[in-house]
Amino acid sequence: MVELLTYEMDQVFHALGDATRRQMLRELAGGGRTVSQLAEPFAMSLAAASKHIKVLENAGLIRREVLGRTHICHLEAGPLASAHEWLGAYSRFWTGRLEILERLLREDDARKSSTQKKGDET
Amino acid sequence: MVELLTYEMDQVFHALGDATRRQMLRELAGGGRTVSQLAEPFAMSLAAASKHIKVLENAGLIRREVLGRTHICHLEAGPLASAHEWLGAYSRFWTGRLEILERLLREDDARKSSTQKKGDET
DNA sequence: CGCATATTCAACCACATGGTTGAATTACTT
DNA sequence: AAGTAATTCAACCATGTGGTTGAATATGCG
Repeated sequence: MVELLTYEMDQVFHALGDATRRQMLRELAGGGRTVSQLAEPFAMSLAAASKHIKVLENAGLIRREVLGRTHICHLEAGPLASAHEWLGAYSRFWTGRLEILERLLREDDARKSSTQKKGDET
Repeated sequence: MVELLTYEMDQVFHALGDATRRQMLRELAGGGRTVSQLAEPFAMSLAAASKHIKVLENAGLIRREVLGRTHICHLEAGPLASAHEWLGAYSRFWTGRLEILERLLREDDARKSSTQKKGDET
């Protein structure tokens, strides 16, 4: 897996720090889309959407295929993999604690369920 | 695992979009640190570092424990787990393709190695 | 209590961001 | 060739960002 340079990681996380751009990536997970198709769901100008697409492209998250005047955008998952790997280095901090939390929540649910049953019987 | 709201995800990815803040998180993976300790490795004012720490705190990535005038910061991995999970949804896009890429690179390396050997022998 | 330490705050600065509008560019259709 | 479609560009705007400096605040020490 290609490891990203620091500024490339800046760009990837920055690109992901906007809901519009994350939604565009979700859309692209369903296959290639034109610029206009990507822009369509958003209440903003085409120029604004085009700017977002440029940010994603600069971060290496999408690649565009130009067919005449139509630009088809495709997801490029490599940088997502790098970001995922970077975050994965912290997995030991959430694996254990979340297991503990989930167990506590399950126990709490069981206790509540038992109490509610008693309540129902009253 | 707690799923973050959209704006919380904005904050998490935004916080990660800066090399200074990512480095601070790496430091915190080694245990609690004071504000001054976190600031020390950076060529910037304490106030600037303090701002970064505030961004991480607002994103829920760190928690601070105030002991008198000393603020001890601790890593909070929950939001990292959420971001990791968000990225994981795209894993099918990099798993297959990266395997193909790695295999091609390995074959390329083998070929080059063989060619170099012949060159050496000349 | 005075001094020192740890840290944040406020104001400032230069630049970046995310939106708009109208124009420009590239390409397709009739 | 004219009109249309797809998209980007440039200039603008309001706001945010990331840094600085000096002051303010909270707390500890001798």
